[in-house]
Amino acid sequence: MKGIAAASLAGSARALGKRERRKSATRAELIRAGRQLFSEKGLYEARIEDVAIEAGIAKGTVYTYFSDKDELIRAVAAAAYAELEAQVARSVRRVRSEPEVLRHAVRAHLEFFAANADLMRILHQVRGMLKFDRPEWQPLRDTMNAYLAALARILAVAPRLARMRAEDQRLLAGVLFGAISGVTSVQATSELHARGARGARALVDSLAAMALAYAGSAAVTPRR
Amino acid sequence: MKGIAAASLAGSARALGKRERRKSATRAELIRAGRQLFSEKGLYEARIEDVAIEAGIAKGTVYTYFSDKDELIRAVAAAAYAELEAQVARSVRRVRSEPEVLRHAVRAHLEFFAANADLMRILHQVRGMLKFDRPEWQPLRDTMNAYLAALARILAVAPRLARMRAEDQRLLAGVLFGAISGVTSVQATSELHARGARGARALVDSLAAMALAYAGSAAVTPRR
Amino acid sequence: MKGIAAASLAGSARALGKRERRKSATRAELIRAGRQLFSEKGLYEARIEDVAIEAGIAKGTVYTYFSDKDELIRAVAAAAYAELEAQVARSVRRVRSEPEVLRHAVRAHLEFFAANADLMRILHQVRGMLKFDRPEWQPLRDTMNAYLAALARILAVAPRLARMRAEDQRLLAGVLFGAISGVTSVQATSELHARGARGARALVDSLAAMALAYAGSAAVTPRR
Amino acid sequence: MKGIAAASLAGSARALGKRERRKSATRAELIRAGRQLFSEKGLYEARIEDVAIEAGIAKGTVYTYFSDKDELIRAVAAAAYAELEAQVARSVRRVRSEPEVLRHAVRAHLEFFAANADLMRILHQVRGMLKFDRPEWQPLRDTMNAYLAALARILAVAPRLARMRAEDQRLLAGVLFGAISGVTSVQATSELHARGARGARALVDSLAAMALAYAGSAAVTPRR
DNA sequence: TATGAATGAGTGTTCATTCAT
DNA sequence: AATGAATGAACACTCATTCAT
Repeated sequence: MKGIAAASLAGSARALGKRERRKSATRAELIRAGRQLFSEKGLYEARIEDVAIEAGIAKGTVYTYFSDKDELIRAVAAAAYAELEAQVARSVRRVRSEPEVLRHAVRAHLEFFAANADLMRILHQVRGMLKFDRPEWQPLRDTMNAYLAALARILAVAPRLARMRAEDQRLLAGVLFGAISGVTSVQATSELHARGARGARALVDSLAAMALAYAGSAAVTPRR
Repeated sequence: MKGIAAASLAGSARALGKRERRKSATRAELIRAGRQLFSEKGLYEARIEDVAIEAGIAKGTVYTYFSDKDELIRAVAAAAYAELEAQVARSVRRVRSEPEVLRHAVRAHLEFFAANADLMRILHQVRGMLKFDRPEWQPLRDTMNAYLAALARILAVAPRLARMRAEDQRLLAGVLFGAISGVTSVQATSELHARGARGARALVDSLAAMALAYAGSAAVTPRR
Repeated sequence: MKGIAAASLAGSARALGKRERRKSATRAELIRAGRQLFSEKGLYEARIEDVAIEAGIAKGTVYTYFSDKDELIRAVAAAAYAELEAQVARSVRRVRSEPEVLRHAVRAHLEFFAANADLMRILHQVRGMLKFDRPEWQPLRDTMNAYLAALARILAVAPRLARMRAEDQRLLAGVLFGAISGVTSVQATSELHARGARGARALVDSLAAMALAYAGSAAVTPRR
Repeated sequence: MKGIAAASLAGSARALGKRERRKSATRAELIRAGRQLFSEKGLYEARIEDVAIEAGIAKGTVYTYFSDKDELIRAVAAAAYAELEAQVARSVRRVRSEPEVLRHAVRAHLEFFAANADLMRILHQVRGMLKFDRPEWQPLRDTMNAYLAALARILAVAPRLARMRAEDQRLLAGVLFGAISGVTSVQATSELHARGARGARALVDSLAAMALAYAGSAAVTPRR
């Protein structure tokens, strides 16, 4: 009886809440399904209908949540960047020295791409599309630039990096992110895999060395 | 008599040669047009008919030279790798010390991608497709792996690198090529550009440092 | 309450039913349009788009109902055989003696092809394709064999025919159907037409005589 | 020396003769190749280029001998009818009685189609095309009608058949040819095959019975 | 809001035929 | 006469998106 009364009382409010929860659940489900299919088949080869089926809804319903396929791609990519950003941010929580920050950031990226090969594939393709100056991709370019800016802020926990010019910070973030993405992409494409813990560490070390070297030379710039 | 016979022979040979020369010229023209349109519009968006028009031939003629669109893409990518390989090989002709070899190789890649942004875009997209194990792309995967093997051989002019295990050499080549491709790709995608000679040198230095560090740790492996 | 519930149920059921009814109406319309165009232009020359236009729908919609052109052809042919079978079955409803059954079956076939020259043309072409062992045509071969089996069963209302071996029954059906199809086809192709009722009757008589003779010799076989 | 002198003397005449012989040899070779490919792949599916290759010449050369694909088809069909006519004519050389003439004609057709299944397939398809009143097929329709007329003349060695009206003779020829073609076609299409000599004889007997019956009823017509 | 049937622009590919050599 | 590269009309099929229910 209590349950029923409560249900009646909460009535419309809860119903709305439920509806909204369901709506956002469907949206999340679509992003998950998009992530799966985009990474399995490729951005172009993946069919909206297959994404809908995977998400358990009808084809037409996709357009209630996303205005078109591009917007779904953008949402998937934005989610990927958000996840990556969170993981990288977490990774530098306890370090402050420049070499340690760069090292942790590098390792976080590598671990993220290793654990989320699907997102690596998607972000690679997305970067490919961004190179064509089609205006409909500007939002995605913004997303990527926002990620680089966020990465720059994350790296700025190291005092010396914080003192770099903002542009140089973003440049460093771009170099770090680009190099890691590229190395990961080539290793995924060719049959080359660094073996075991030793190989992984070698990669982390050398990429961190690169970042450190780049930061070093950039850090000199402001002196001008 | 001999002279006449020879002339006749040469005649038909020359006639054949002419036809064949024109054929190979058309093929080259198609690869050029493909390169242009694939880089301008993207691998998918570029239409075969536009490539044909750009090459100054009829749509159907494309299929005299390439069995399908994929084969044209493959030819364009193979040509790109061949060009890159030649340029990198040239760049290390006069150096032998490990740091110099790596530095020259890095700079050659960066210069190549700066001068051939179109090929950079194409190779990026191609790498994107290669991550999906569609059998029709195996030849391209082979092309890329052949490039990495060739790069490994080029780097092996440095005695210490020559002594590395073959697999480590290829791993190093992959890391070098991947990092440079990734950095270049991110810089082309975002609006970030290292400014001027100083920025370029900073990039060369840090990527070379990375390669050196990676070679250093890999070189230790065989000792085991 | 029950009434209301029932009404609601029936409501949605009817709604569904409406959609499904329209779907099956469109399917029927496509088969009709296919029949018309395939018979007017030929199986190959008929364009899917024209079939769609004739059916009053868009080209793409055809593929909602049939996975490809072949499947539409199959559906048209299957419908033709079904119609023919029904007409032949009807024709022997009141007869049992072997000569009468064969005679009625022959006449039913001839009348069917006279009244449905379009289907005669289509079935002729289909038989032409079936001679090439392309696997995609196996379903149609099955359809034709099923028709011959059905015809054999129809003829088996005559007790003596019912006593024939199953294989001989089908053989008889094949001979009867083949001869009639062939005669009809040649008459449609050449400008030869048997004139009037007398000519028609002569044809029925002689084809029935053939079937009777064939059944007679086949009926002897089991004695062996 | 003699050889040379002879060659010189015969010179142009023999050269022309040779050339003409070669020309007609190539034409024959093309018809043979066309017959093979048309029967293997079908009239539509067979490619002119494949026919050329099979005939050992270049694609373009086909058009020196035939103005288009249709003309080659016509030539193949005409050759088939000529061969069939010769065989049927031969088969009735020693018989004169109506039943014997019909019986031999029937058997000759059946044997021809059994021995030349390829031509059976081709003639079936050709008949299919003839049903569409495309003017470019009129020559082929003429070819078929000419065959029926020839068959009528062949059958007219039987005095009673010779006394029939010309039109009825052709009608009989059409019925005989049509029924045999149809039966053969259905047996080739389905998996039905009359077994052995007994089956073959049953078929000959019943088709001959049909022809006899048809001739009988037609023969009465002139009395009018 | 959800559905899925309908839409139709878009494109890779084929192949009979032409024609310069 | 022979060749085979070039042509371009033709067409089946796809799939993102719309919209009536």
